[in-house]
Amino acid sequence: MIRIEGIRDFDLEQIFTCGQCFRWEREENGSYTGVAYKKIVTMGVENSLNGDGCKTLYIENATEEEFQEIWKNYLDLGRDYGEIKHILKEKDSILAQAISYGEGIRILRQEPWETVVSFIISQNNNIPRIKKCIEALCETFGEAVGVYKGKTYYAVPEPQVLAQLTEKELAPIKLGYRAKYLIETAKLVSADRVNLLNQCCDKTAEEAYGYLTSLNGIGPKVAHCILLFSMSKMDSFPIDVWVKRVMNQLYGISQGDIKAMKDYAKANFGVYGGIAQQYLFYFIRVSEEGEKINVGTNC
DNA sequence: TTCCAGGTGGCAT
DNA sequence: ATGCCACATGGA
Repeated sequence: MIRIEGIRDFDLEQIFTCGQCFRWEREENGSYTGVAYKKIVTMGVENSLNGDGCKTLYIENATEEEFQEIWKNYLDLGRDYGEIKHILKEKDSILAQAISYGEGIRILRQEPWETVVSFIISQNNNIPRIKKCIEALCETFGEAVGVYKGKTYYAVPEPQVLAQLTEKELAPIKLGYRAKYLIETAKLVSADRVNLLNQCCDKTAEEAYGYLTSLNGIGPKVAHCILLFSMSKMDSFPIDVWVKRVMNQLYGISQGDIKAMKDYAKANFGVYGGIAQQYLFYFIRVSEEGEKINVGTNC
């Protein structure tokens, strides 16, 4: 177990339930257990003893070296979200309200392949079922990475594993029509000797977007989720049904005008468009006010 | 029963 | 370049 003091702008519940990741499980005491980079850990937060408003993050089953190499980056702890929130609040009073519901959100830096798999499955699907599909996929075809507190944990199956499967073999996972996309994309990625997917992190957002959308089952929305949630392309602004609702109900942009939404985000949220999007997404799906907006669109 | 969910590919204009 | 629409699955 390691401890990291002086943590700000950080809420595990918000980080892990805001729709960017699907595999972290809440424990009874409010900590979260999950697998990333083939490591199994439990993370929890305690209030700081010296009353400075900071928190202490603890990670069970991790070493100091693993924190420096994996988890610091994974949790985006090098970025000052306080400063970003300040900038976004100044610009936009609507967004300021959304931010107040998700003060502790951070954008993770997940593994690209896991994010590709997750968001191919996410399309035209709902979050509880996305989670079930991914978990079934990992338990059935993923490598067992270890037994932790009496439970076996599995990694997301590698591209070369999924590339070998037939649609019939994937049928028990109940991916529906997305099974075909997943197999096809796994074939493309596993056949790519230079591993363009992992190189995307070091490329421009435009180059990475071009590669991602060349894969099967990845269009504009899924590509932007991958850019944002695994490659730290913070200006990526994924537009799904919820964001459409927000942009329509709160900003008065007509429902179908995706281009106007993109333009608005670029002009007003700029390089932090993706972070702004995530506050808005969390706000509409979790808060009372967001619930009203949601209900309102159905009338 | 019908509608909906972190949409995309294919095909017709 | 833009506009439809089929595509599986399960919960409300």
